[in-house]
Amino acid sequence: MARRPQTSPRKAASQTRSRSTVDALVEATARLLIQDGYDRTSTNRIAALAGVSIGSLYQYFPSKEALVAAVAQRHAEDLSRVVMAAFLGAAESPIDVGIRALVMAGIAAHSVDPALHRILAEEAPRIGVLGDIDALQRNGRSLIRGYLEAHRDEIDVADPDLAAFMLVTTVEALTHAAVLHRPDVLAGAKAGQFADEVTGLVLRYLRGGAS
Amino acid sequence: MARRPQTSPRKAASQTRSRSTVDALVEATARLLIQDGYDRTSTNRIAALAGVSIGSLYQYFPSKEALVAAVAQRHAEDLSRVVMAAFLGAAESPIDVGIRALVMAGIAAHSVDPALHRILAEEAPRIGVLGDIDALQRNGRSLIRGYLEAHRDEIDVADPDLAAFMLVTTVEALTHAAVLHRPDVLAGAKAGQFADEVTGLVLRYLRGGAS
Amino acid sequence: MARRPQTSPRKAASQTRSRSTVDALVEATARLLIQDGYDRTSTNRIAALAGVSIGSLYQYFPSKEALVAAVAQRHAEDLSRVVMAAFLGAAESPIDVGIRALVMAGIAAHSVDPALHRILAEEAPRIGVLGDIDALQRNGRSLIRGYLEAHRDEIDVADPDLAAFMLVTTVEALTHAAVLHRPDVLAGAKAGQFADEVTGLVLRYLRGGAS
Amino acid sequence: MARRPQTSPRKAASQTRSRSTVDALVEATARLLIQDGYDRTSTNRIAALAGVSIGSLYQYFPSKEALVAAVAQRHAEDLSRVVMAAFLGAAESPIDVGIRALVMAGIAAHSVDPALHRILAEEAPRIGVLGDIDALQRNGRSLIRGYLEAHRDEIDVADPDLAAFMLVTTVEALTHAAVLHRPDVLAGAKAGQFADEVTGLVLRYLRGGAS
DNA sequence: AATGAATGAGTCTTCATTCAT
DNA sequence: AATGAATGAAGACTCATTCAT
Repeated sequence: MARRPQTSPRKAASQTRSRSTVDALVEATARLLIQDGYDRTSTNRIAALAGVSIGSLYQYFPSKEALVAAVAQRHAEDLSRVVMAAFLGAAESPIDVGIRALVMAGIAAHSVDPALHRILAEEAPRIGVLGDIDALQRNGRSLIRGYLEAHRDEIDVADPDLAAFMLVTTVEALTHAAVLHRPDVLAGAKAGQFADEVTGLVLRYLRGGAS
Repeated sequence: MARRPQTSPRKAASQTRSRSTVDALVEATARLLIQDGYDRTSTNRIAALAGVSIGSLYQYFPSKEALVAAVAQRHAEDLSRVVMAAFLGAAESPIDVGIRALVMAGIAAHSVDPALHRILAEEAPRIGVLGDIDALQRNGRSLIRGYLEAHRDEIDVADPDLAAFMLVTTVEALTHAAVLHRPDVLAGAKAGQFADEVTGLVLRYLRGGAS
Repeated sequence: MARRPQTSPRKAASQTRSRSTVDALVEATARLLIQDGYDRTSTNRIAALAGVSIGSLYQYFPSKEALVAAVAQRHAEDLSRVVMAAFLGAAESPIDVGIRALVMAGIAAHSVDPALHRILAEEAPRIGVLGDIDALQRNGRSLIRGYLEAHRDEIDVADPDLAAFMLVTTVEALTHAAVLHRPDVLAGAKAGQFADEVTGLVLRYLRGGAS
Repeated sequence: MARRPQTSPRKAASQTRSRSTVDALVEATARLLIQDGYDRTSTNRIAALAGVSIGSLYQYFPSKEALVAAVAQRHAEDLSRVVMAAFLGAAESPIDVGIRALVMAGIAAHSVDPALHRILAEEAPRIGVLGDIDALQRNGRSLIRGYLEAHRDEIDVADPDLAAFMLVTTVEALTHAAVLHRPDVLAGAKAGQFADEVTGLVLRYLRGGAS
């Protein structure tokens, strides 16, 4: 507890010059993180890439981990924005429309910056950065559970909690794998087909009936 | 090619004493890998944890990567054994039995050593260790595709290749997530129920019909 | 090419403090090189002797070889200065004056820092440091060949190229050996006598006639 | 004094098997010395190349330096043999024949194993190996001085000691440089011409007269 | 506010040598 | 006599962080 390096930024960075310095540092961190991984990303190289002296870096961030935390937060905000845009409108819609929106949100989310997401997801537990990313996921989960419960009469599931877990996990995995390993199924016109395929899988599961 | 550190062990370690030294080193490597990740796992700490001098470590393994490769190979063998045991008997069975066996195999596989698997999967690309783990996955994939094609008349899928991708990804993600995040659904009697739930999801998808 | 460690200094070292750090490092390297030879000279000991942390050493020099290269360059410059001072004035002089100047230049050159020169000459091929020292020698050789050709009518040699080789090798060896093994023949008044002796040997060779 | 590792072989190695083991070790040492230099030659690699266990190596030689000393001694014996063969017959001959024999002896000596000679000469001072090589040189020098004194009436030198120094140094340097840097002047028919050139240079010096 | 020189613990790895078998 | 497993000091080099300027 007492040991973990500070993880919150050092100053508010209200002035314009500071603002752009901070941005440059966060951006440089993200780039190097993607390129080289956490351990191989050195604060000296971050400072160099940001065009800032190492001294200045430590004026704004108390540690390497604080920089990564800032990157994580920025990424979480980006994700949030994208997912909300894709899903929020469908909260009232019937289940087939809602699920499709969910799938589209998944694809959109995984398209934001998969390489960065990967690194962050890997290192997050090791650092104290889970905060933002984790909160996002929990948020998503409860949103879905709420949605399922609100549409209980359209579906046939024994355990709504389990169903939410299955649904989220499945959509997450399929859109993730598609973005990373099967760019072909997302190219051009096929994107819609893929979304249909996933939506179909989920809907059949939720509607139940003879298996 | 020329650059990558040697990755194959240095000696056969025929004598009993050295055999146990090697085992201790591989085991220590696995433990530290799980605890600290690849970069933070140092050869000096591996040697210390194995109760062996650093010199001995380098007598048997030419580099840190060789140690990790040995861990990966051991893990791949463990996985292989477990999956084969769970799935192989069902290759001739009708689709509902086969899929269930597949799900059980997934659960078994993810139960072997999830933390180690995670690290290995993450770092494999960065190191040259993909070999064993990757081969295993490719193997798995083609096994499934073969199975689906052999049972084409029992199912209704437009694109068998896409179906195999969906199926593998889904089962993988669900069993993985269950093992890691929902130990409750796998405890005791519920294990069978969870397998049924997943099997149901997959079967409905494969059998198609009104969505 | 790609393998050899970097051999050029890392920073310009513009500030006064760093300038003296760099000087201390180069000086310490030279001293240890003389004392212990290349392989036994460790960067840690160089840093210690220079009164600088190992980190600082690597801030200015990317590798041990870069340090040695800096020493070699400094030595080459010293040599160059000394030789030019001793020989350059005599380029137009008749052969007996010119050869004597050459001999004096040889003595002067070998007096600069024989122990360092020896080590550098020995290790240069193993490292990539030939550059400066080698260039100097080639330079010297072609200077002499030019001189001999310009004074062709004063001498009697069948093969000017061979003569240049003989001359350079002989003067080099004699002045080297005198400096190292016979300090007595160079002490005080005798220095002139020794130069005469060598000059005589070379002149008789170049003038030919009955052997 | 007390520190220097033992430098004399450990056993007489009277038995045939031991004899060939010792030979293999010395030969392996020489090969690696040439290939890699003193510091990079490791006892483990010597043992491996000799096809002998590291334990056996230390049964015959108490240290790495003892191995090098053995190599040096063997080399000194080889040299001795060659030089004696080339020069000894000419001890009674008039000076032009004697000097030519000396020059031929120089060429022969430098042809024995220049690479090994170089390494040995470089490392000798650092180790305690000078013994054999140095003795050889002193031997040679006094031999020459004796020869010059015996033929005092054929030459015109003020200081016979200095003359011996000049002669030995010159012949040594020229034959050395020829062997190493000008293999062309020693190839085929030219070898005799080169010997003549050197002999001429030396004879004119010794005979003196107008310079 | 900014700079960048300085620090030193810690990393991977090699190698001469010993000693139980 | 021979083997080879084991040792650990030491080497080259990196990097997060501090602090005088």
